[in-house]
Amino acid sequence: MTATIKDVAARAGVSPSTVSRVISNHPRISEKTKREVRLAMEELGYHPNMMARSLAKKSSEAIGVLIPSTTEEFFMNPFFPEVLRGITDVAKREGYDLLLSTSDSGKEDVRSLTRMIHGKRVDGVLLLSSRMHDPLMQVLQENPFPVSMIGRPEIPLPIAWVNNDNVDACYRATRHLIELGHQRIGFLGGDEKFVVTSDRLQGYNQALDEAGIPADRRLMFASSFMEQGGYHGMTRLLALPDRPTAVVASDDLFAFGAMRAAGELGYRIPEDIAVVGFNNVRLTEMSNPSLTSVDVHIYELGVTAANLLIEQMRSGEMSERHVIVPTQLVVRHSCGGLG
Amino acid sequence: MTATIKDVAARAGVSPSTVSRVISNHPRISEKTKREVRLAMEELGYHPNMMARSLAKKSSEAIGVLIPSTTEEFFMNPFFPEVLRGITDVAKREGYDLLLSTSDSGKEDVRSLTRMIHGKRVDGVLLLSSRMHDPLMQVLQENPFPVSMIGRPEIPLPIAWVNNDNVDACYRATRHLIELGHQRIGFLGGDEKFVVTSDRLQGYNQALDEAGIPADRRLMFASSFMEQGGYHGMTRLLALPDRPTAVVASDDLFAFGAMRAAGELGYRIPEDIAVVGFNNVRLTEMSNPSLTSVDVHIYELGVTAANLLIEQMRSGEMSERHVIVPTQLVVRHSCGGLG
DNA sequence: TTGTAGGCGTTATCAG
DNA sequence: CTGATAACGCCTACAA
Repeated sequence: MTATIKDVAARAGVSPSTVSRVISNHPRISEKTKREVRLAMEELGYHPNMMARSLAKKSSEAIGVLIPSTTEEFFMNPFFPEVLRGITDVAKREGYDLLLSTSDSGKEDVRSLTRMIHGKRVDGVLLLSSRMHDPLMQVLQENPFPVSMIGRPEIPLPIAWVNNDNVDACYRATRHLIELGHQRIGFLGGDEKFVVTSDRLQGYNQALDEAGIPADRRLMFASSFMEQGGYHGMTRLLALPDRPTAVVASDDLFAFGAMRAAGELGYRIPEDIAVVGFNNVRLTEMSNPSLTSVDVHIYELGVTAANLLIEQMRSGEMSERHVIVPTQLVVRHSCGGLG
Repeated sequence: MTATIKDVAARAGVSPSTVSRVISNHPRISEKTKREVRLAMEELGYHPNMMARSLAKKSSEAIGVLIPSTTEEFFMNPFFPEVLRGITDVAKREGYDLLLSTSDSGKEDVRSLTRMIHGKRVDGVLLLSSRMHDPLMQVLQENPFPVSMIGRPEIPLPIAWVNNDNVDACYRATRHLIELGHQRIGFLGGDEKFVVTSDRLQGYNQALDEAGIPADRRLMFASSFMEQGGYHGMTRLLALPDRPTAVVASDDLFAFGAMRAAGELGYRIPEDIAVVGFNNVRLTEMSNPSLTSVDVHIYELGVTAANLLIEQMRSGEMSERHVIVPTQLVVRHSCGGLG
């Protein structure tokens, strides 16, 4: 079958431990044997068995990526590949493999996490989003394990995370609309169970409040379906007797859906209704009109989360550092006022 | 530290092998001990160490996903999440974990593949695309190992794969344009090193040929950058003295870039220039005008590839089955003639 | 139905 | 600088 470390040892006329040392670049080993061992490895087509190595070293050199349970929508969102790109870039650079969790429902999520943690299949876990009352959080509290998450835990928890200041970001987005003269502003949010949604809603309310605009529940719409949700939400907003003249969408996909709905109903953007989105995905530049959006720097979120995690895996110490990635409003044509 | 199988055994008053049998649902084991062992596992918070299990069973219950070397563009393309969704759905159902390769350059690709294969880290490998003269193919020929690929190998090779009939698909797309009266038709293709590109180009040429339209090299444009490439390609096509009146784009992203270029230069779609794309990603419905596109059923490609792979891992026999997923042209507004 | 013993391929410790 | 030897945690004949 495939060659083992013993075969290499035999062929090179040394002991298995010596071969092992060559593999791991042990400093005190003669150039001569090093060469001979390398030759033997080459000749036999030897490759170390990672499983055996992991077992012995008690570390898998892999990091687990836990995808939130609403898999389907999550995959569809350009956010996912972009954050994954950030993660893989770091993982590659640092020599870690990536294990994607294939969980599904909420229950599965927990099982998947515990399996990863206790199963020693990975050395650390990356959480791609956080929900309200997230059962995963309890698991994390009970098991000290390298973890890093994108988004913030709903309640303070001693784990590492990266996030944007979503309250502030949405405050500024809303404020932008107010400054352009809008008074009736709608909010199209994602699933209410995500922390990010509630944070953005808070920023929205804060801006309205500060401007002395009364909150109106009928103007706030939440859905767990992105583009569809935006479409549906916008349709309802436009059907109101006192329809909004502007809309904050907590995801670009919502914004696109909203724009599509507005267009089909004969409203023009930005003349009849202004729209601002979140994430600044590539499409924002290409849509017609181009979409004003809050850049949350997805790639950087991924990179930072991965770094935060690897740091812990290397040091062996859990960290509760958190990093806030700054956001910026990228003004395009969907809100007018651009001259 | 964390509980092992021995701890459970001790606590339940049985031997480790009995515990092992309970874990793997061995048939001949009394209900009573089964209960007791389960209880002990519960109390100790026991979870099997996957590495040890893999080492002993010589199987990792994981499948490796090899992402083509042009990582960045690949991540950006909606093709990626969609095919990954198909793969994860199957993997989840069948109880396999997914290991993402983090290779990069061409050389890295090969290393990544050999590491996966020989490192016993995965039980099978999924190749997400195939290039001309692909060095991976040689590796696969030398090492019998469960493999399944999306796309077809350039030269016949005894491995399992799923593909569309890209020649025929592009033939029909081009034919569609010809039937609408177009005579000068451009082709915007992906990187020439991908087999899929050359197949589609062939279908394009075939349709032209059949219609007695002479091929014109100046009308064919290839780029490895998707949206950008489409934009650039279209710009050049429109600058020709005898510009085309229609364009076949071998990827929807190309088509979007092309449409953007046309729009900026003041051309209307479809009146001035018709466009047909490939993949039928969600955006095709939303763009303005909506994009006529060939649906290649990405999700199904992923599902099929995964099934083909798992079949081999289970049976222990390499297969060289191949499946052709049918395509269909979805006619929208970017080519006119829709009434 | 259950226990014993050896092995899966590496690494780590301790001598030499 | 190198070699035994004992883990690492689990599985699987072979016995009982």
